[in-house]
Amino acid sequence: MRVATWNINSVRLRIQLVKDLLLKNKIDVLCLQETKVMNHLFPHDELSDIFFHQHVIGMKSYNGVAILSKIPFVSTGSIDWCNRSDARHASALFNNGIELHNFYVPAGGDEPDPAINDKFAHKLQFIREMAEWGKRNNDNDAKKILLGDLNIAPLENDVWSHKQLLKVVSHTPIEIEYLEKLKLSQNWVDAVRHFIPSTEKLYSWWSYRARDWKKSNRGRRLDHIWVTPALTKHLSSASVLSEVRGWHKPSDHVPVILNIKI
DNA sequence: ATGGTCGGTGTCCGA
Repeated sequence: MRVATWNINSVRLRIQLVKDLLLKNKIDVLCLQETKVMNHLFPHDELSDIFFHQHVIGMKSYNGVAILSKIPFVSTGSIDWCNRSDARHASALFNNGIELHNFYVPAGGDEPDPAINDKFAHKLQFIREMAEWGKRNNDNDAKKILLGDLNIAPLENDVWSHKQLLKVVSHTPIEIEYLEKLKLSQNWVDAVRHFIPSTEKLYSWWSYRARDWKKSNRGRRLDHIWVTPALTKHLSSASVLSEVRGWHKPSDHVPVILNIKI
């Protein structure tokens, strides 16, 4: 079972990039974030040859997530976080027993102080609610996947400069602490770092603002795939498709793929 | 130290 997560930054604008990804990579479950489209305008038909099963949670202009699958759903869902219906979560239980949660965590704005920046306060509250949800639903034997754009790069080698990003939203100690609490809530395992050691720089996002993203290489690893301990022994490989950042009219995020023997 | 670029409900706001 090959599972991928990709912040697509408008699925309608980049539908051809999604098709190109699928031509080059065998993917069974593709999870998208920032689809930026209402459900009735989602390009279902463009992908229905490959993904017969589609669970889409969208809104106008902002956010939006989707789970596109070759594997049938037993059930699907979506949770509202922070009392907002803002299309940041979609879940699916597959007929192979795996439960998947696709998240688009708030970016958090520029100022890393919840007292003066409502967006940062929202981000922290969102992660806190995820951790509470994790604790409520903890089941050591369950086969679960949590993935998506978590908008936090937790490790020193998840950013181009640990020191220079300590006060930059996405790599501040408070966010990393909250993310760690979320991780502990269900003993989640970072499936990508399971294969790519933390001593190695690894990014899934490069800003549009760089003159040359590849040359400056000031990236961050904001996109993650986590699994519960029951799934860890089934993992076979993980990859980050950094070359996708160099495609024509790219998203600022690239796909992250996990291969599971199931 | 600053400003740089995307996308969409487009001459602003969120990322």
